[in-house]
Amino acid sequence: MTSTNSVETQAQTQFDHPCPVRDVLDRIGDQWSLLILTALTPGTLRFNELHREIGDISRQMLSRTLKRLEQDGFIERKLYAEVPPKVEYTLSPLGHSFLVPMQALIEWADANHVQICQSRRQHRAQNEE
Amino acid sequence: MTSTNSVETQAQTQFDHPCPVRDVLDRIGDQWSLLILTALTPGTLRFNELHREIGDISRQMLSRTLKRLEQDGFIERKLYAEVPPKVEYTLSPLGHSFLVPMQALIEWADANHVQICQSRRQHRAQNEE
DNA sequence: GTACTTAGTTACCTGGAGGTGACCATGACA
DNA sequence: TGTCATGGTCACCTCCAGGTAACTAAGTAC
Repeated sequence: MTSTNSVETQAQTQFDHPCPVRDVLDRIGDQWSLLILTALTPGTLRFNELHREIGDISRQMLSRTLKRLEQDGFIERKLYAEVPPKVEYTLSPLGHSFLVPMQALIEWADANHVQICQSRRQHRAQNEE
Repeated sequence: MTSTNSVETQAQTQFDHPCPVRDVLDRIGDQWSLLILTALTPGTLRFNELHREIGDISRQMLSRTLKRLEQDGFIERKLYAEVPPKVEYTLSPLGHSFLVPMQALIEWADANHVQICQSRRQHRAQNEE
């Protein structure tokens, strides 16, 4: 984990990333990736449509995140040779399959969020007295 | 999302966090939380045992992360009135239940990591030429 | 000629995650 | 007397995710 750059590079070319879960979570655990994927679940969207849909993302982060998601194979990008440019983003089969286990996690979060918040309130109350 | 501090505070006291999934992912999506939870799956561990188990975490981050996980109710902390101090960390029922949907995600990651890495390599190759 | 559109890119800035090393109190042991 | 172990905390530093604002190229409408 704590490694020099050369070792890091070597490890990445050999195994790309030592721990699959950590790798996936690193990508998906950011502020926007999951939001973008779920926004694309109903179907194809263009860049500005995504931008409007998500609302509070900057165009820079949208661009960056889309690029990473495309590189990792979660989404597909189709560029039309028109002016003004038209670009369509679609979930790939990999992206769809990812949302299946993710859905279970989303349901867990919905079901247990109240309990988590209660727990937080309790601990806050204990620290305040 | 983009909000002043006062509005943020108000929202948190009212609903604690607007989006459950985002809230959970914010906590669990960091570098260490999931690693700690899985390290605790087999059973109770003490602070330094966890530190040794995970290996490359700093004591400060271990302490901080454990505190957050305890506040959110994922783990339980038991302090023994001994000298030198003895503290035991255990997965709570909530923590255990969380690992169920998480397990599905871990399996997905294991199964599809190769494909993700291939996709990355392809895109890297395309950009290099 | 001027403004609008699309899909980005670029430079610059900030906050927070995470690391490092020193420090604390207490008792056991040599 | 000093050293070790435990479970932390504190001050300080670095790096990067993410935001903002300005800019681009080409066509269309006024």
